[in-house]
Amino acid sequence: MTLFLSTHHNKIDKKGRVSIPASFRGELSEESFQGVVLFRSNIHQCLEGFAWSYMQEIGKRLDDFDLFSAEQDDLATSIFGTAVQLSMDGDGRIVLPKDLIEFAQFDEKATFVGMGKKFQIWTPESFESRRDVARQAVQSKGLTIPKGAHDGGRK
Amino acid sequence: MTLFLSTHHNKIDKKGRVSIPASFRGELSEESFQGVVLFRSNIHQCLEGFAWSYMQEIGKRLDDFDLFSAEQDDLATSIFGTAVQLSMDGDGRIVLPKDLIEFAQFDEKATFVGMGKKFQIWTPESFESRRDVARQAVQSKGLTIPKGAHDGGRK
DNA sequence: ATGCTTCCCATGGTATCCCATATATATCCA
DNA sequence: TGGATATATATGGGATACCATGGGAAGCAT
Repeated sequence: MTLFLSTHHNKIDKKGRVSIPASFRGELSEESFQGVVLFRSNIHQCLEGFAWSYMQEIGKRLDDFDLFSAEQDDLATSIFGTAVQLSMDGDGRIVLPKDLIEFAQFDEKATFVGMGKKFQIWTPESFESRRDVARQAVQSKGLTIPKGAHDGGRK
Repeated sequence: MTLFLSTHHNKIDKKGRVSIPASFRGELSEESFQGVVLFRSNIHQCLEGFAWSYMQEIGKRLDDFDLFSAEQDDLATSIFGTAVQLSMDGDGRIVLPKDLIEFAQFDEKATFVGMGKKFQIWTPESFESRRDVARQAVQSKGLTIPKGAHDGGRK
């Protein structure tokens, strides 16, 4: 089971390349496609990513919607339409597309944040504040992780 | 499994030719027919397309309607009636028929939007707003991808 | 022929591959 | 224990292959 953990700060070179943290690569090593899928977060000004196999999983679930329904269309547009499949080079790097760099406002450093089966990529500064906000929220709302068959609860 | 992903902006030359994005071609490479099927979208002012083999899938789903029902008739007309089969040239381009260019109001740029098993083609401007609307809808309606084996309503 | 379409090749820009270097971590041996 | 050597990771740069695009030549119908 893939579990992305911890945070890593890596540099984005002038070609737009950035190394996937080695521990993340370890989680990806058994994937048939050596790379990741990235897309714009719906709620934050950051990128989200996961393994290719997870994208296929999503694809299968979307099949269950009516092919031409409005829901299917909305979901497919916002998920598949904004996602990109990025393969790693021999050294474990990916190239970030220009529009995604712009969206997340990357300068020269990218912060990889492990979040279990997905991960996020922030600018170091914005993640700094994001972490504080998140910790605050967990404290004040007393958030916990539900126990059994869990489906995200909120939705 | 075919999965069209991401968005690509390609140019339509004066001959009406446009390149199928390379990643889309990759998904199509195993198809017996090297090309795509295009037709007018029922809900948007854009084109929809997919691999020839997927046309069969559509056919099967249509079979589930009563053969002489009004719905079957409407769907069959709007999908099969307006669909065109376009083969790629040696460089991975197709020629857009004039009536489809007119329908989607293409100028000189076409935006290919991956949506899993199918894709859409928009003008860059109209897709810009379409993407925002879709994201809004996903957020406000709280649309999510069902978790397990899901029966997306009609079967 | 004329107009339209399909095929083929040329080009420029970009992304991909490959190798070099530096820094950090781990390993080994005295 | 200390020091030296190996291994892994992150980063930089150059060579190459691929892709999008334009234009011309060849086929086909009217």
